[in-house]
Parts: sequence; structure tokens; C-alpha cells
Amino acid sequence: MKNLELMAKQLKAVSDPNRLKLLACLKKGEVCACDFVDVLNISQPAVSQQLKKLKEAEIIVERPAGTWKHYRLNEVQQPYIQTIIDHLDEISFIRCDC
Amino acid sequence: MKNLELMAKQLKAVSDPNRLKLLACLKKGEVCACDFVDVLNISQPAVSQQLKKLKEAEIIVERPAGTWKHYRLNEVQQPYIQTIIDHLDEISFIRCDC
DNA sequence: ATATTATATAAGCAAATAGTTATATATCAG
DNA sequence: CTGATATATAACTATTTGCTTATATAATAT
Repeated sequence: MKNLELMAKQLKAVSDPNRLKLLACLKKGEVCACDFVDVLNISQPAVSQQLKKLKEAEIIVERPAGTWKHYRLNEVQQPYIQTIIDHLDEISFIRCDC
Repeated sequence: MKNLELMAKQLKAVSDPNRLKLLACLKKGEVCACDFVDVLNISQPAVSQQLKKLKEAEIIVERPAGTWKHYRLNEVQQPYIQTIIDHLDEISFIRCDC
């Protein structure tokens, strides 16, 4: 994939309010997938699909933990993605007990 | 419009290879709209529509000059947009005589 | 093995996107 | 005014997006 198309793909991954909220939740560290359903107020499958897009763009990484999946920001980001993350306000939310 | 939705709107405006190319062409300064048709290899109306999206996101500004329209990057950009522009490689192209 | 729970996938749908062609508008030259 | 040229708008189309509901998969507890 050409440089410019990779860039477009990554930017597309972050150009949605719900996916930006996911990133905002992840600023403080790892989050269990189940927590996002209440934050975004969309169905569990919808959350799963949005997380998948961010994962495919290599913006977040996944860590399976038993029945759960924990997500965190990729430690290495393209600078133009990092700047976006830096300018997001953190979102606080109620965590599940997992 | 909420902060996060404005951010999503602006990121959506730059999350397309053709619109990134437009921005890359504009890095060196003002460009006549007609020049973009050859760079993108799409129709004139398509160019007009893409420029409109960037303009509506306030990423570029327009300067009418007779029959022509000249475009340039907005001098004031959100930091997360500026970083994207900074990481684009300039594109050189043949300029019309206008 | 069975039931429970977390997540993923599939199928379907409405809306948005990115192009096309045809036509309209606007400026300029003669 | 007439014709030429630059840009914009309209109408159309195929594809993509972002959700939904229903179902499948996977891990855990009993």
C-alpha cells in the first residue's frame, strides 16, 4: 500500500465520533471491551466492529484475558495519529469488575 | 457541534487519498483549481466536490480571481490537522498559465 | 456435559461517499 | 451580445459505512 493510502486508511479509522471516544477512553490505559457498550450507547456487536477497525489500522492492540478482551493504545503510533490522541479529552467511565 | 464531532468531521475531510493529494499540492502555496484535474486524474466536477469538502472543514481557503479560483491552506489549523499536513510529501505538478 | 458470559460474525438496511455525465453559472475577450 | 473557458450544481450509480438483530464461537463455572 502506498504511503498516502496507508495514511488515508489510518485517518479514516479515527474519523468517527464513536471511534474517537474509544481512543479517549484508552488514554489512561487498558480497558475491557465490555465497558465500551455503556460509553458509546450502541450494541455489543457494533462496539466489536468499531474496535476491529481501530485494530486493523494498528492504532489499538488487543490482549485476550480469558473470556474477556482488553484493549490499549498501540505503544508505537504514527506522529499524525499521536497528535490526534494527544488532543482528545480523556473520558471517564464505570469499569466492570473483570 | 460538539468538540469531538468537529474533530471527526475535520478528520473525515482528510481521510481520503485524493484529498490528501490536494493538501500535498498546496504545501508550497496557492494553486489554481484547474491544475488539480491532471494531478488527481478525475473529472473537473469531482475535483470541485473534493475541494468543497476541504473548504467546509476550514482546512483550505478559496480566493476567486476572475474566472479562476485559487486555493491555499488555511493559515490557522487545528494542531492535529497541521501535523497531518506536515507529514505529507509535497507533490509537484505542471501549473496552468493563469 | 451444561449453563453462563464475553466477544465475534453474518445478514440486512438506511445513509453517506466518491465518482460519473449533463447542465448551469460566471467571467472574460472580441 | 456572442462564444469560450473555469467552476459549480444536479441527478444518477456503485460502493462503503455504521448500525441493527440473530446466531456462532470461546472460555469459565458448576
